[in-house]
Amino acid sequence: MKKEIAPRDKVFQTASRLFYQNGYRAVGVDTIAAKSGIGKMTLYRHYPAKDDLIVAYLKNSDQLFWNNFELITRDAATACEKLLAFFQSLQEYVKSPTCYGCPFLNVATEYPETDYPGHQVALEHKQSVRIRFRQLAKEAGAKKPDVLADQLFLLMDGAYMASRMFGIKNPAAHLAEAAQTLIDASLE
Amino acid sequence: MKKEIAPRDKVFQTASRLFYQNGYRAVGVDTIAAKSGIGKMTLYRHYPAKDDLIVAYLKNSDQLFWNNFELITRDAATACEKLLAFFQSLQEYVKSPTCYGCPFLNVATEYPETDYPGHQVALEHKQSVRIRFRQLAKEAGAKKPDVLADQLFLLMDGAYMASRMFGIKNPAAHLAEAAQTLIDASLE
DNA sequence: GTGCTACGATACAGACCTGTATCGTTCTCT
DNA sequence: AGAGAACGATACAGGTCTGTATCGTAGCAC
Repeated sequence: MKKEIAPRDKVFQTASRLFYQNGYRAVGVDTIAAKSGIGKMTLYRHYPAKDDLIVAYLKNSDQLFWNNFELITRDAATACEKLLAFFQSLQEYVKSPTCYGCPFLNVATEYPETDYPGHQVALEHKQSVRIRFRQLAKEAGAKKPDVLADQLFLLMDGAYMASRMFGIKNPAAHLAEAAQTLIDASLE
Repeated sequence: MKKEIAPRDKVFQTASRLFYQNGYRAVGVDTIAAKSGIGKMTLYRHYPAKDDLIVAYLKNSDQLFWNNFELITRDAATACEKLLAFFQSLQEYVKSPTCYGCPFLNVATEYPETDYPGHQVALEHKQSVRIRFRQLAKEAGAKKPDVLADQLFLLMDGAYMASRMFGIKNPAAHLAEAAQTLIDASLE
């Protein structure tokens, strides 16, 4: 009864890790297959093209993001506390060694063409976050919820990039405090 | 008396534009040479490796950044106004069609290894900006200048990434207002 | 004129990349 | 037991990338 991981999942996990850590263009399918310990043809049987693997990784990242978002904000009573809980969680995350920035910002940087499939998924994800922020800002009673949402959005992505640029010792140590300040200013 | 551009400069200008718009890995030396209208060997005579061209572009970008920073903040009387002037200028820039994000964030994303020459230059640049922000935050009379500086830093990079991700219609329209809020909160 | 240097154009070497083809094996289902 | 699907390994095709080598030419100093 050894725990066996299906080849498809193994490929996906390895590709996810390599894409996230090393970048999309820098990682080749040969490397993914080799590090997965599976054959190249098996990889291509499940993912007909590298782009499919990239898109699959991004869509899964989107899923994980929202699962985590729901988990993090579940116990917060108010919309204001939900936003804060998210930024506190993010602040913790970006100073952990498992953080290599944001998969969506990374893919948008490596593939700037907006019609690239990966960029599309990234755009949709970020747009969803924006909208969620707006909902919460509205619920929280912000005077200009759209403005607050976008300002928080900038903070979030700035924190992600700080992590990728600087590693663990990055300037995002006071992220949550900044979010708090912006929220407070938007309420009064 | 036709204005002649030296081949070296032509290569540099073309490479700069292509790197910034399309990314570092996506642009090959053949493309740079072809679009410059010069021979490949001429390119390699002036820049022995592609990485040299990348580093040259980044160092020049650093120079341009500080020249612009000085220009923008020159007429501001106080440190607080200098910071605000910078963020107002940045807000204008990131919504212009000539903005493709931040060359330094881009290179750090495409080459995550911190020992890569381009990543090194990017780190030094960002560190310099951080330090400059701290100086200004201190001069402005912030209670915790280091905290304010890093918070503003996150806003800046978030705005750059918003531009690269969304293009002209990005969430950085209220960047300066956010900077103002953070500064105000840090003074009182 | 005569070297000399910078240059453009082109071909090339070697590596790497994506994606395909082939073959033998192992596992599962019946 | 036997058929068929999934798999691992490997070789390969065609393209692209970085960097080098070669050749002919145009401008410039002396």
